[in-house]
Amino acid sequence: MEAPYRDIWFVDFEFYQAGGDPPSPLCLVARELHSNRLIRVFGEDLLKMESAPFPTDADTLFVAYYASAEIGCFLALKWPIPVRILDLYVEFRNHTNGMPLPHGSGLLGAMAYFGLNCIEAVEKTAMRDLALRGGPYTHAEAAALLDYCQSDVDALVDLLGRMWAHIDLPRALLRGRYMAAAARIERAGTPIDVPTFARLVRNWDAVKGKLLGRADRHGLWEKGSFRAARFAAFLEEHNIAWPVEEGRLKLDDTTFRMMAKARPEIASIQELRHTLSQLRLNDLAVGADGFNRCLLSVFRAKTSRNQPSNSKFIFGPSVWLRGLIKPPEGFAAAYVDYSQQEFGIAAAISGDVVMMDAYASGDPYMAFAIQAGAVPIDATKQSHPVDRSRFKVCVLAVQYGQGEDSLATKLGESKSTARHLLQLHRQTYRRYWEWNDDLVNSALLGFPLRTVFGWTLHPAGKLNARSLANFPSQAHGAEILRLAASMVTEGGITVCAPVHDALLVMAESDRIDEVVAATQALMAEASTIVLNGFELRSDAQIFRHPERYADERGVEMWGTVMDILDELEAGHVGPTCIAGVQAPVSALNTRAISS
DNA sequence: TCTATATCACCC
DNA sequence: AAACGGGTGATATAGA
Repeated sequence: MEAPYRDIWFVDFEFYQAGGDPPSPLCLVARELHSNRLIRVFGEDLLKMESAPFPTDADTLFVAYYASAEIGCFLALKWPIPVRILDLYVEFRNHTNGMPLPHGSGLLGAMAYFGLNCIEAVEKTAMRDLALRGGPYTHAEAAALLDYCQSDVDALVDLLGRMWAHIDLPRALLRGRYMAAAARIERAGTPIDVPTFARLVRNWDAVKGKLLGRADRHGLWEKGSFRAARFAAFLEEHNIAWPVEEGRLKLDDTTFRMMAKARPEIASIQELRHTLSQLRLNDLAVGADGFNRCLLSVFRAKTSRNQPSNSKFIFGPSVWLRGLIKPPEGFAAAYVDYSQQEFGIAAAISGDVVMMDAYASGDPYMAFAIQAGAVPIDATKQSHPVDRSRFKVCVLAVQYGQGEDSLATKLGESKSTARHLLQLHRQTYRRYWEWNDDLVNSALLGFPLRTVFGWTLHPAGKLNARSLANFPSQAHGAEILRLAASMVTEGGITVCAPVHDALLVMAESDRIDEVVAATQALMAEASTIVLNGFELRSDAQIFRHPERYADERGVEMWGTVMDILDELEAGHVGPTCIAGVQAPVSALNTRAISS
């Protein structure tokens, strides 16, 4: 293979990691392609090294599978990070994205896909268990771990041989660059108000019980769960005809809302169901230092978005729980998110200048209403709030390919009104629709969809036109945030978490304003690089210790829960506990994972 | 009693 | 046939 690199190093670490904590490297194996040179380092010898035992400069290609893990070990060891990173996990995801993969997208799955030999899954599991058990290790165990680590490195060499011809190196290196950013972010983590988190975990079931005690007037809940059978009896008793699907009561929020209109007693049940559904806090991964850390699962989604575990990641559960985000003393944090990101992206990549004008106006929704001729040219959010809201709902509907029926339901207006709004979108943004229709048709014919930086969807299986239509916006959104995260972390700014169209950054309180300004400037620059000069705006919400993050959608729920906590604790001297109810203490325990 | 599947709710 | 994109996860129910 021809590559403009003096050295090509294949690298793998085994490491120990307790839930919420950064990784602790156990051993390292590295092999160089041309010379076949092999390096094996175990335990203490690794910790003594001040830098990697191989070059990591711009003339060296660093190859790994899921490189954020390896870079995480570099960060733990305080080694300079490799300059050129090629991640075969990411390239395999890109090569097969959209296709069914019977063996998954792990290293073994990739080997199987290319018909290459490697170790068995059972052996990999055994070795993984050995790594997550943690030290100390016997000589035999250490040798086994090193041999296993080496088998992954050797597999990697074979894999690159097969994949090389498919790899678009400059763009692959851009993706690799993000793997380093992801490693920095995974290491930084999000600061959590640990005392409040502990109170919440300790009193979880008691809070739930209190809410139920207040509001479950008809005894529809049992052991904290809504019981459909009891609800059926309740309906029978009260002579209420309820929508049924396949012999079962429809219990979704929409049905409850609809039924609540006619039956006021249903409204209170619906409200309680809604409140309780937001009470989830099980496995949030909080490290010993009070920071929430978890695998970001980069490039996991078809659109290349990150897809971290919703239960481990503080941004996964309901927004009210973000009240747990609190910078430590002397620090401040900021949630910086792109404004109407998908609308701006759609405008830019379709080349629809009318749509671009709407974005540039600062209020795309109002601009749409004006451009469609539905309101006077000088209409504003203040003068025409109702129109703006309708056009906003229409824009969001278009982004997901919503039809007139669903849009009508969402707006609470007639089908013809919804149809008219969607027509106005088609008429106003002709270029966008022409471009999007062409693209969907070509994908339906089996041609791949590709972002400007090469993230690809290979249409396979049952195709969904709405999914294909949405792909470019979402995938370019992911490209933009990846580039922004790379630039911001490389600039030395602490990024706690990426959230699809947003970054949470942290800094000393007296530096936060300049850090936010720098972050916003880099995010704007990242958007212009991906969108060929078109710039996306961003908003920033800053909060300084002892303030906590407060998403307006969750403020009420946060207040309710905190009041109940105070109430519960006022009545008890010892630990709060309800007989027979197990508190989810697992949330405070540590668990181990490994490469 | 355990597991697979469907449903539902949450996030951007 | 369905008609709201990309996801994760909790829970209820059905089936072995």
